[in-house]
Amino acid sequence: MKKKKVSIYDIANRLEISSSTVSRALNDHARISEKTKLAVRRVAKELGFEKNHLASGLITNKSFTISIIVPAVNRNFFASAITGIEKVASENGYTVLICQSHDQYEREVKLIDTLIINRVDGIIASLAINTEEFDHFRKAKNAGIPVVFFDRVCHEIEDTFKIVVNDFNGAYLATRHLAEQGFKRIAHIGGYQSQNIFRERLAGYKKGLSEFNLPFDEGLVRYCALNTDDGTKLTEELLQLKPRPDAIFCANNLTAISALAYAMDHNIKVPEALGIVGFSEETVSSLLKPAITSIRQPSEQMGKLAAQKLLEEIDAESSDNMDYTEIELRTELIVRASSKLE
Amino acid sequence: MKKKKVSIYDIANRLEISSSTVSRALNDHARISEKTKLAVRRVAKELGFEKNHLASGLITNKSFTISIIVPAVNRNFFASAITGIEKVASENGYTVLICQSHDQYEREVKLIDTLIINRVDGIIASLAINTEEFDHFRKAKNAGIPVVFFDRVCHEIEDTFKIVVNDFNGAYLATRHLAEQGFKRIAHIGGYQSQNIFRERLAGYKKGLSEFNLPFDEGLVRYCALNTDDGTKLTEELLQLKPRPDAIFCANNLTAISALAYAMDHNIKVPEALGIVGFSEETVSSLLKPAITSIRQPSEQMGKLAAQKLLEEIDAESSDNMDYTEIELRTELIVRASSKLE
DNA sequence: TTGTAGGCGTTATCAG
DNA sequence: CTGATAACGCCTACAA
Repeated sequence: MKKKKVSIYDIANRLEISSSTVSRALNDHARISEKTKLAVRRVAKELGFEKNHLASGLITNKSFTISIIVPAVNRNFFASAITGIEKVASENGYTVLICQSHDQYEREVKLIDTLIINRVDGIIASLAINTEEFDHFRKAKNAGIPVVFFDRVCHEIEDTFKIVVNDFNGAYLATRHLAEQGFKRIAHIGGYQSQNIFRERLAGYKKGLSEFNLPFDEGLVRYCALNTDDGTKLTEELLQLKPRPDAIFCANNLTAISALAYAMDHNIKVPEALGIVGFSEETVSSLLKPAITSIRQPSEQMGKLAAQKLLEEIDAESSDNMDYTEIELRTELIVRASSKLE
Repeated sequence: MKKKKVSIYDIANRLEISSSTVSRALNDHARISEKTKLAVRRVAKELGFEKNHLASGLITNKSFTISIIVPAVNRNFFASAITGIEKVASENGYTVLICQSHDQYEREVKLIDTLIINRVDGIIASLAINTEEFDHFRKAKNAGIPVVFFDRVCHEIEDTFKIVVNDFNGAYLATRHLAEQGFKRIAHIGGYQSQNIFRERLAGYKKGLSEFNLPFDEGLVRYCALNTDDGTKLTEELLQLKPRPDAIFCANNLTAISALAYAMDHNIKVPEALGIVGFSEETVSSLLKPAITSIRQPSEQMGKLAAQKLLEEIDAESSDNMDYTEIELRTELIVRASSKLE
């Protein structure tokens, strides 16, 4: 079915030189004359030569492929992180393998196995929401595959780069903003506390409350997988409490969108009767009526950084002199109509 | 940096048999005794053997990798098509390489080159919006890599599978629905006519109009890249016409969302003063207020079919007996508040 | 049923 | 600066 490919031998024969010279010329080796390099490149182009990465990978033990594992590609945050990663990777001649865990730990484990078998050169991951064991990542590291975490990171493995935002501060900014607007009973729809970032967001929320002398009430807090179904259900729960919360800080934007939808369905005016703030923008956040106030994350930048750190680690001779300090980026509060009282 | 891997030789040595026997045992070759197979598998597991796909790919000329090229992964339609493809692929032992063209022809061309070089076994693609030349896909086919198109397909290349929905009928259903609701001046925000599916959607729109004796007015039609910016800008243009259109049929859902946002910003009541129907659902379509009437596509099903057809073609000895009939799936009109007059 | 030997396309090593 | 030769890890005639 597949066609025969031209190999370096074909080039060598044509020029009556050895295949090693061709190989070296193609790889821009230092001690090959410019003349032969030029000749080799010309003939390579003429013949339509394309290097067989399988063969070179076999001997160099490199695949020039890195992989990304994210919960789902159709969330704005992950999609733009991927875009950032792709940019850095392709600039450096790497191909990117995108995988979705669909927020399932089991699937994440399987994916890692596949990646190890496929000899990827490195892995960039944001954890599934129910991942609490990390042996699969340790296995990858033991197989010599560097791992970089971003967003939902794993602190249990020390010798990896981690790219995060200041989740604590973001949540604090969001809550403080609601308090400043005069909201008094601010509820929180958070992510499962297994993930560190959602613990941080909860902590930031608490700090925001306490700064305005608002009591922290565990009854006003819910934890979930942060999808739209959860968002709708938990908003309903919260809004049936008596007295009713007058604002909700959501740990992501899908739940914020669901909360908004629920409120409008039930004639609860946003923001007058219910202030809403989300975390992490979706494409539509600014298009909704009212538009949703959100904490914006530098998602593409995070992706770029993660890729840079990963390539750095791949190129390193040993991991001894790596500085695995966690890298923390800043978030930004984007105030929109869903939280703004006159 | 990377650790040494255990090879079939290690297994062979341990069992004092030859490496070929090990290879055959691992591949479940017919003429190997059950006893040795079991022994080999046991030792393989003990030693933590993982087959090197690079090496076997080098000789079998297969990578067990297929690739998807879509305009963008963060659109619901593409994300769920990808999910469908992933399911079928992983069931059959294939790894999936997801690539984004970002709706740029040039990038699509480069991606194909990368994929050819990386020896993927097959490609599933939905075209970038400005793709009008197809030599890059012919190049892939000439390199022996089967290509399957879905959604935005290429009719210029005959010998490929194509998975589409009945775009004409979907657009017709949408327009008819608006006409039935009593809308008289129905505008259309369409995709660039370079893509066949957008020509079909325009044609379906025309049929819907003519069936209700509504005149087709070129002035009520706009063509664009169907992103949110375009949607906002063109909605503005359309709504400044005198007399104003009283409904818009959008060729995708991002533009429908933008149109809704624009209308609400300008106190134009939806659906009373402006009916809106979109094509292809986004996650939020049903959560918006009013929720957006849409044409639903069987996106995951399309992905599965595309993957099945691709694997079929990969496994085929020759392409002579392939039946490249275009496969057309049905769409469904989901009526919601954005178009429903009492 | 199993072993031997050769080769897939590239790169590394060691000579020259 | 260039060439011969041996790897890389696996698969597959062919032979036994």
